[in-house]
Amino acid sequence: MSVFSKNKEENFMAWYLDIVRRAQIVDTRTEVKGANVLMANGYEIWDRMKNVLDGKFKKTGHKNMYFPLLIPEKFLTLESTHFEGFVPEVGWVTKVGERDLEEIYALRPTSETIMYHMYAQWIRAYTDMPLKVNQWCNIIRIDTKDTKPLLRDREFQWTEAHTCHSSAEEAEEQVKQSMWIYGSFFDECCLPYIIVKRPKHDTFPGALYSVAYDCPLPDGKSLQIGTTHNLDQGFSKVFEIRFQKADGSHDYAYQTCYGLSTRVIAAVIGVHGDSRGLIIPPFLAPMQAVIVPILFKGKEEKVVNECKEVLETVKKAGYRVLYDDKDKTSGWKFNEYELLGVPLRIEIGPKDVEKESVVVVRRDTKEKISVKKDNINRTINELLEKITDELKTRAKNFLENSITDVLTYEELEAQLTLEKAGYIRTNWCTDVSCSDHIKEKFKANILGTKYGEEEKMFGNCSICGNEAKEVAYISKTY
RNA sequence: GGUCGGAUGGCCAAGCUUGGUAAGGUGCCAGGUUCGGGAUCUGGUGAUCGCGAGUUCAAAUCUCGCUCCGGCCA
Repeated sequence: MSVFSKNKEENFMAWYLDIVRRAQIVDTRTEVKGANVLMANGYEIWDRMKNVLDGKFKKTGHKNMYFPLLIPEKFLTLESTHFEGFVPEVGWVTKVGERDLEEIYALRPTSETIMYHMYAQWIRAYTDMPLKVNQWCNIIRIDTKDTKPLLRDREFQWTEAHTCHSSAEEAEEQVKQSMWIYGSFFDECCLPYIIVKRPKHDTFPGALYSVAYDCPLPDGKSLQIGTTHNLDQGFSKVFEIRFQKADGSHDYAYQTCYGLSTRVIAAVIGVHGDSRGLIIPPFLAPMQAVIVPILFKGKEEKVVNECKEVLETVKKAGYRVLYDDKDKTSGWKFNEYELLGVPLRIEIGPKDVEKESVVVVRRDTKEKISVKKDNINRTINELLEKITDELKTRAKNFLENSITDVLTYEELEAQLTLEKAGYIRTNWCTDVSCSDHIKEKFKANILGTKYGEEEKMFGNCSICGNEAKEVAYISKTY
C-alpha cells in the first residue's frame, strides 16, 4: 500500500512534492518562493555528495576557494553574451539602509565574472597554470515563478569549478577530466545519465560549447544534473587573463568551468524512490541501518539487551546505525524508516533472541532474511554492496528503456505525444528552425549529440526531412 | 511575465453567503492496555483567523491597501 496520496507512476510531481516534505528533505515554509530550508535529511545527503566530489577535486589538483556573493555590476556586464543570458534572473543590491548605491551589486547568479577578475591579477605566465579552483557556495537566480524544491530553486547550493590553461588542447583535456569527475560521481550515486554536447543555441552564455549530463526521470522528462563548459578565450579576452608563454609571446588563457547542484539530490529521490518512500544508495544514506525491537509483554528485557548488543557490534564495524527505542509500535517504525529510505532494517524479537539471530530487511526489495547474530556485520556489508549494485543495474536498464529511436516525423510526433516520452534518438539537420518547431509544437528540446562518440546517422532529419548532419537526442525537460 | 485562485493550532481543514470571539481530524504531551506492517482507550496541549487600515456596540466573516503562497498559461 502506498503511503502517498498520489502514486509515482501516475502523478510524479505530486508524489515528489509529498516525499520531499514527508521525508524531511526540504521545508518550503520560508515565505520566500524558491528559497527553502535544506533539512538535516537532505543536507546529510548533500554533505556526502560534497565529500565524494571534494575528494575527486583534490585528487585532480583543484584548490577550494571562496569568492564574494556580491558582484559589481560592471564585472557582470563585461562579457555581453554572458550578461544578456543572465540579466533577467539576477537580483540586485541597490540600496544600503536608506541610501541608494551608485555602484549596484549583483547577487551572484554564477561566479565567472568575479573569479576571472581575480584570475587576471593572479596569472602572469604559463607557469601560473593550470589554475584549477573549486568553490562550494550558494547562488541566486530569480527566474521562473514555477519553482520546485531542489528541482528548480531561486537559491541553491552548488559546486562550481573554474580552470585556466595555457593551450586549447589542455582546456579540452580538462573538459574530459571534469567528465570523469562528474561521471564517476553520478555512477556512485546510482544515477542513469547521458552526456551530450548542447546545440549552439543552447550553449552557456559566453562559452564555446557546453556539455551536459542529462538524467531521465520516471515521468518521461529529462533533468540536467550537471554541466561542463569549454569557455575557450571568450572570457579571458574581456577579463584580460593574459600570460607570457615559454617563447616570450603572449596569449589569453583557455578556460573551462563546470558545476552541479543540489538538483542531484532530486534526481536520486526521483529515480529510486517508490510508493513507500525514499530509496537512498547506501553510501549517501544518513543512516545505513536501523534496529527495530519487537517487544512482547514479559519478554522486553531480553530483546532490548539484544538490540543494544547488536547496536554496539554494528557501530564498531563503522556503519551508520540507529537503534530506535521510541515508544511506537514496530509497524509504525517499519513505515517510518522506509519513508526515510534507510537501506537496511534489523528486526529483533523474542523468536530471534532464542535463535541467536536477527531479521534483516532490504529497503529496496523488501526481502527479509534471517541471519545469525555472529554474521551480522558480514551480512550488512554484503547487502549494502548488493543494493548499490542492483540500484546501478536498475538505473542502467531504466536509461536504456528511456531511449527510443525515431526515423520519421510521424514516429516523432507519436512518441512526443505519449504521456511519458523519454529520450528520442533521431537524425537532425542542425537547423534552429527544427528545434524551434518541436519546442513550439511539443514543448520538447533538442538536448544535443552524444559527447565523445560519433553516432552513425540512420536517415534524414526527422523534423524537416532534409539531409541530417548528426544524431540528436530530444526530450521534454525540467 | 500573464491570468485565475488562496492564506484559520505543527499538518489537513469546517465556519465567511446571513457579523456575536473558532468544529472536527491528525500531530504533540501524560497515563493505561499493547507491539513480527502506520494499534487502542482516557485525559491534556496547542490559533494575536497572513499583515495594516476602515465600517460597526461587535469582524475569521463586510470594505480598501499590502505581503506571501498555489494552479494554469508563456
